[in-house]
Amino acid sequence: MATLVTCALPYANGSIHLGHMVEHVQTDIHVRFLRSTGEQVLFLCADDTHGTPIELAAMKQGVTPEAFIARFHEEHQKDFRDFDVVFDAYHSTNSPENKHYAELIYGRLKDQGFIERRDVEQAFDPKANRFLPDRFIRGTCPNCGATDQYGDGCEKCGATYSPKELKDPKSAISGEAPIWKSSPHLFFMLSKQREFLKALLERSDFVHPGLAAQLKNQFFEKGLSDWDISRDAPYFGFAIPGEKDKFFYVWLDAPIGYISTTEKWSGKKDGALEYWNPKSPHRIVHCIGKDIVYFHCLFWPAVLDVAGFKRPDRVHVHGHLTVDGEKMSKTRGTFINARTWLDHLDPSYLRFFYASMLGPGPEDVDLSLTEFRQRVNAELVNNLGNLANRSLSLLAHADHGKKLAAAAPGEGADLVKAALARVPEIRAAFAAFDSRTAMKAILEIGQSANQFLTKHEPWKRKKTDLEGARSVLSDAAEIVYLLTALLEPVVPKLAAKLREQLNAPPLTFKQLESAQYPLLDRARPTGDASPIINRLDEEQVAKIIVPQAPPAPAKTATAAPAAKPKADAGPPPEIEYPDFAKVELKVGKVLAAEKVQKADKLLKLTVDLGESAPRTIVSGIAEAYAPEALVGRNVVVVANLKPRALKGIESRGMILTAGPGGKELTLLDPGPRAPGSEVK
RNA sequence: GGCCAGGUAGCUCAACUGGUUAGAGCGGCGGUCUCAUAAUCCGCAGGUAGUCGGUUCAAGUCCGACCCUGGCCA
Repeated sequence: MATLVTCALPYANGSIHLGHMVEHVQTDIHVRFLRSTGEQVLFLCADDTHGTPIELAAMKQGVTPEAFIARFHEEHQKDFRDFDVVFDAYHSTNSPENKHYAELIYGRLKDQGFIERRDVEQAFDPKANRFLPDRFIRGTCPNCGATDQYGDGCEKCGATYSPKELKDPKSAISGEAPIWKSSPHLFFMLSKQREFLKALLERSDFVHPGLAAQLKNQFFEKGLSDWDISRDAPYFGFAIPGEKDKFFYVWLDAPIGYISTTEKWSGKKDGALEYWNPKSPHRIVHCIGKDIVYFHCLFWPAVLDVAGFKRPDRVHVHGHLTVDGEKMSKTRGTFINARTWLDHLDPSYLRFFYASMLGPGPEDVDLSLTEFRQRVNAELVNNLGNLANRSLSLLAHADHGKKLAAAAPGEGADLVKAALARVPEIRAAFAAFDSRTAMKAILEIGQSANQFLTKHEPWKRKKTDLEGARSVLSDAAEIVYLLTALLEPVVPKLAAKLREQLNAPPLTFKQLESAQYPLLDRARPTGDASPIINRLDEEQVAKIIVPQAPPAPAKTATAAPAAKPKADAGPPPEIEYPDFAKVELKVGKVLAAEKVQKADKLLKLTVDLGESAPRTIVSGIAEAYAPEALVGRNVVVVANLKPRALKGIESRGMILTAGPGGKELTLLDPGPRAPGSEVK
């Protein structure tokens, strides 16, 4: 029996970013772990290539959709590979295999009486001569009046509505007002699969129980709606057999990519069926983000079941990534590309950090850059990396000459046995996608070995008892060897380096099932020792934050004049979090205040910012505040503003106020916080 | 609005089916070693458990209400 594991298929209209990497790293860790236990695993992924967004993006660039997606096909694979995410096959949904299975599955759905034809009225762009998906209609929110909102919901007030309700609708493609037009569509009768899905969601091993409950409440209570699987031309996708100008909706053929990639991997006609036939003995596990749960837990299994294919055994769902607490958003561009990371930092850092953060559930993970750096340094480099380096470099030293001591009972043997006793819990954690718990146990093993070394001081002991010192170091090396097996799923490159320094063969979870002390062949000499990975400093980590240029403002063909009158200027462009983070805001306490000579508006303030000496700040608030009213009160100060002279007085900072100016000003009040407190 | 998940030390998380003074890692502070990537090791500080009410001999753990956060609503 084998396990077929998939990651969600990245959409071929953009680069891989750290959000994708959460899933791919977590899944790769799981796959490597399974392999280490001796399981047969097939790890597959592909590019998701169809649909309107890609078609339009290609059109905009003046290239064919095929050429457009081809660029990302290479790039995606390289990004994953460079993060040590290794697939058995990486294919594309725009492939002959996918076309074959999409047509086969559709044909079976039709034969089984699960396809129904219904007229659908949709927005139609008369200028572009095409139907418009909801997201390509912009207009005014009927609920709150916000302008330039999507056709399906308002980003301002959160209301959801149908595009017909949108006021003053415009096509995002041509800018033209859409008309309403009816067209026949094909529906998959999901409602007929109600009992099948209900039974599936009641299985505790199919999907996270909280998500199953959510699906049941949301979709079953209201009644399952049938699913529109066709789109009208023009559309980048597969033409529906027997229909004119109709194409499969991208979400029908995207998951079929799992099957066609299996076929591609097998290298033979119908090779996928060994895995996907309903009686297949193999396990199918999909790893996905929580945003696409219902596709994978409702439509997909329902379609597979009707079409006579095996449904997935398990859908593992992870949360989304935030960076420093901020949500990643493609449209806002607040994401870090995988390649940006690779340009500046070793992928092992990210793999380690994700592994130590990720649990089995669908909760979000936050990549706090400070926490990231501190934990990587403390846990990966100081605890584990340095354990290896301190013990192996001593062994490599001339005194010991890379020779290990013969194994003997004692504290060192007990240390190794205690560590081996923890393997089952680590194994269980990895098996449950709970790498966080696994990492915790692994770090405790590392710590126990560091304690052991500190206690027995082999660097001192060698002066009086060389063999005793060698024995201590050899047992520490046992732990390092054990760590190569335990860490291999998470940081395979580092595990390989350690094995090389130990001059030892690969060690797997499978071998650990029956392993006994000693693990190392004590007759074999060790190799040369060197640090496996370096500590990170702040500057290094800061490099992955690349503030992006604001998105091009031109949204439609109606090009705006280059120099807009100022009155017409909209709100300032959105900024990246790092831009905001550059502003150092602090609580300041006003110690003294006086009017500046020959200036109506200026006050000279002496402000305590919790630094060694108070600062002088000149502020234009004299019309609103009398100097004596300010002494003793707390204000919010921009602390890292470049010093500037006002009326000959150097002002080092700026006091924040609200209001238009003059007498209409209010000082921001940070409340009773200590001077120097951070304001965020 | 409906539903789902979660709210425990500065941060990330534990604590079996309710039962001793709520634990750990990171960070902070202090000390120690000096083999090692100024790493290790030892110690200290820090929590009115979102709020209120209820059940119980006993609640972080059960019940109810409310508040907040995140998510989903094809």
